[in-house]
Amino acid sequence: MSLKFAVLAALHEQPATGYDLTRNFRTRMANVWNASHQQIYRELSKMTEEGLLEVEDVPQDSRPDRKLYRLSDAGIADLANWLTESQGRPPTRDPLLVKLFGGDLVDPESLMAEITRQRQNWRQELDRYRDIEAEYFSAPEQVPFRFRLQHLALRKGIRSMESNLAWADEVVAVLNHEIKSRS
Amino acid sequence: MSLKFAVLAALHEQPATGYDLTRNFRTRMANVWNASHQQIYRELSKMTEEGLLEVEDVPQDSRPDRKLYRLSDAGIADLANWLTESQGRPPTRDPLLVKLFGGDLVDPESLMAEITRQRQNWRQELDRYRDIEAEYFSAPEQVPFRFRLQHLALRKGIRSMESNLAWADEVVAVLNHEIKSRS
DNA sequence: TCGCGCATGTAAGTTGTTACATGATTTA
DNA sequence: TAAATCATGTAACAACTTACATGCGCGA
Repeated sequence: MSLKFAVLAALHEQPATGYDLTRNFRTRMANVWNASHQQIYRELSKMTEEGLLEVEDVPQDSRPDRKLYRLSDAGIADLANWLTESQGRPPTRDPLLVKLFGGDLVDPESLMAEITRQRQNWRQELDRYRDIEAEYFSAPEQVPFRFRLQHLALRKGIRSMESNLAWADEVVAVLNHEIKSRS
Repeated sequence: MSLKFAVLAALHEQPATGYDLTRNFRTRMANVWNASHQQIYRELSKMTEEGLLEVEDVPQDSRPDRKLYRLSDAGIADLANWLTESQGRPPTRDPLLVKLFGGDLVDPESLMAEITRQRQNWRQELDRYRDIEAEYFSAPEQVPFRFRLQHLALRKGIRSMESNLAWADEVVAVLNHEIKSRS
């Protein structure tokens, strides 16, 4: 239900094509909302039919035309209305933690390999977020309220990666302890 | 695809009914995997057909019989095999952060109400996790490896709630600043 | 020349949510 | 006596994933 609102919120920031949205969801909004291009194109068509979006065709040479989407008045109203409703927490589904629940079926070295891989991944993601922060939000006091809110969204991503990394260290310590005690 | 493995991992710990699994996913494993009872019953039937689980009928008076599920050898093999595959990160989809991206359409007081509500929610969840930790994992050195891994899963939940709460304070500060500057 | 970025989609299948359905027992 | 817990499911729908499909331009 809320891919719709993620799209509305993204287009509220500025008009964009399906391709732009796909890129944004994968990069700048990676810690906010995840969606594949297939999902996005489908949703854009549907929302346009429902009158929430307006499309502008931007012809290009030797490439498919860009379809630039922007919010209609109905779209803005729908988004504003949704913003007043209180949201539940998103469900948690973490395969890595599932692994821990069955982890005694494999050797600790195998778990170590996995946590190491994930840690690298989180590290990279954190670096990416920090780059975005440095580039767009380096002077938070001087920035309009709208961007401060976006900055806060990014801050959640940063904190969450930091938390993951600290946890990874805890896991590594336990695994090392176990590996030593077995040898 | 991995509800299947969440179920296998949960049943690997101990045999259980659909009802038990539903309760566990909602409480003790809340930070690991989320699933409704409808999904769980459907999956249990399917997995039994596929030969991954065995069912034992436990008759009861004046209540539907309990169906106690346990892993078959094929189920254990399937789980063990999955554990060696490296897992991707779960996708992020957070309506609260979407709200921040459209947040300039509503007044900051409304956002404040929402973040306050969420903060309470996180606070309760954190308390719950800490209770579980105190009850089951208070002497980590003396506990078998299997339980230490479960404890680590819980630790991730604890850290993540702590991180959310710290972030909430950051949000509240920004919103307060904005509310003052507007009045 | 091979892969990546740009730019759009369709189709099939899996997973997850919401609504409906039943009924006894325990607790406040 | 009303609500929560125990205990199981079915059906319809919505959301998400994976595979397939096309084709140009640019840089290594």
